[in-house]
Amino acid sequence: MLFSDLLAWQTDRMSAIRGARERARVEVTAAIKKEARRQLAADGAAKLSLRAVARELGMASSALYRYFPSRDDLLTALIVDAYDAVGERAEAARATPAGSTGPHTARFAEVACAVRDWALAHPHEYALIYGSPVPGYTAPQDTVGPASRVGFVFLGLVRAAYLADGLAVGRMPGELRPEAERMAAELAPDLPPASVAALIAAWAQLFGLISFEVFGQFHRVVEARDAFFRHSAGELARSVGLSDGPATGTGDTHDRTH
Amino acid sequence: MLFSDLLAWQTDRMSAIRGARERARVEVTAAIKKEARRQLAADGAAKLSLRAVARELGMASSALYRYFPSRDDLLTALIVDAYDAVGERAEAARATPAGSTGPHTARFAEVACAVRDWALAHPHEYALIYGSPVPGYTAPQDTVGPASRVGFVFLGLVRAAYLADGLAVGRMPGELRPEAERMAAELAPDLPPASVAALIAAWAQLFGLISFEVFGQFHRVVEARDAFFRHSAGELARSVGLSDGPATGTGDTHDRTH
DNA sequence: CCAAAGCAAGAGCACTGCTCTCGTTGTTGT
DNA sequence: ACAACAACGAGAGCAGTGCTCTTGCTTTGG
Repeated sequence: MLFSDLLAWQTDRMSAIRGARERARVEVTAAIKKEARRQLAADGAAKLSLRAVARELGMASSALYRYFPSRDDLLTALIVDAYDAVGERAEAARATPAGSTGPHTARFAEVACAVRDWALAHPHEYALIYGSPVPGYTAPQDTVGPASRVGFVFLGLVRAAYLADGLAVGRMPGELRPEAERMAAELAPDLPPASVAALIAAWAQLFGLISFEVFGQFHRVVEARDAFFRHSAGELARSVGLSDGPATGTGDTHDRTH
Repeated sequence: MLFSDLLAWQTDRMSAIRGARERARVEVTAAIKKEARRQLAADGAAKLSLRAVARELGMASSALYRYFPSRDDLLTALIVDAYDAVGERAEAARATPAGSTGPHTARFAEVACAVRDWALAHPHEYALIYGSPVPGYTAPQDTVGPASRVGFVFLGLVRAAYLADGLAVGRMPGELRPEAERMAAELAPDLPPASVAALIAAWAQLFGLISFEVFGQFHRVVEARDAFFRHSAGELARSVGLSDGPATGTGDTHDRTH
């Protein structure tokens, strides 16, 4: 077969459902994922069983392998869906009035809270993507795209803030400068390298806060978790250089005690 | 037969152990945990199999249940050991010259780097304790003690810095004040509540940085990871209020607090 | 219209966690 | 010293798992 034919066949396959067989395939695939997601939410990734999914769907377990070559492939599909779900939530929060107006730090916190809310509502799916990677050690290539959606939301938010009011760029040791410039060149060439590096650190730290809460590490340590997280997210936004007010007036008043 | 050959019958001088039976029990228990830890490090918690452990030790799988009532109990023992291992590393780093002298931010970073080093050297054990909680949703009571060792190291470090040079206490919204005071009352009544709250946030954020690195989230994003982490840890220390300058009191403040 | 490909179902393999029973062996009270 | 007792190891067995192979049946495309 010529490559152009293969390409045409693929594009055709993607654009429209060809026949009853293909329609059945996408329906069954969706049903499998739906039931798997239900079991995942109920008992966690460790308890997810192909046979149980097939049983619940009234089909033989061996038939399930026509749709997902292995259990890990099913989990990978769920991982992609989870990344997309939390990414969509972040993007939606960004588009919200509270996420697109007001102080930049508040917008940042708004998106952060949306991610946290999703994580608390879907702890097992969160654990699947931000907890220990349960399939192989290296994530499949399909996951890298959806995995970066949340990060890109924050990146866009910081870019908008930079273009509107600038960023308070903090200090950075010289040995980290080439790394920061490399990051900026790959992710956001129009932003100050120090801010890009700070954003990546804040990104990881944000998920540290969320993971500790979802995974129970804050048990009997943090009680007022909503307020604690919102404040921490605001501090994180400030660490990236986002300003507190509409006009750049960083009242950075650190008073020395004792 | 097979198994009793495996038991070492050397004359030992552990008079605390009552008889041969009790000695055999602690030895077998240790052997099981050792082999389990080996398999954990090799293939991860998901692949850890009681039967494989028993097989490798030359004993029947059913005999293993005399020592650990279930697979989850074995995992819990490994969790406790992992918490103790990383806690010990943190305490050791704190006792090191680099961890007990110099600027407070550098001491903080020293302990943080020690934790990170351990995590990178034992990714599966790290995932067991700071990744998704694989057994039940609530950690057994045995784990809460060892789990807090690392946190207490940072707490002691901040207390020493506070007593020597004070802390730069940042702003805190009023709605978070009662929560901060509750945290301080429970963890460190002698420290400013705002600093205790900031330390808890920094604690979670620190493990966010480590988790993202161990779990591969920094793949193709952060390259110079040593420098990146060290700098981020320093910034985290600064966010708690630790000072950059030379400490007035050279790190002889050994305050074992409990 | 017929070969080819896709599909569902069943049997089966190797493995798992866990339970039960059955001899054996070390401990302990008398 | 001896017997009752508790701890122990081994083996069989149960229910469940991921996954493969074979066997028919149905849809598809030349």
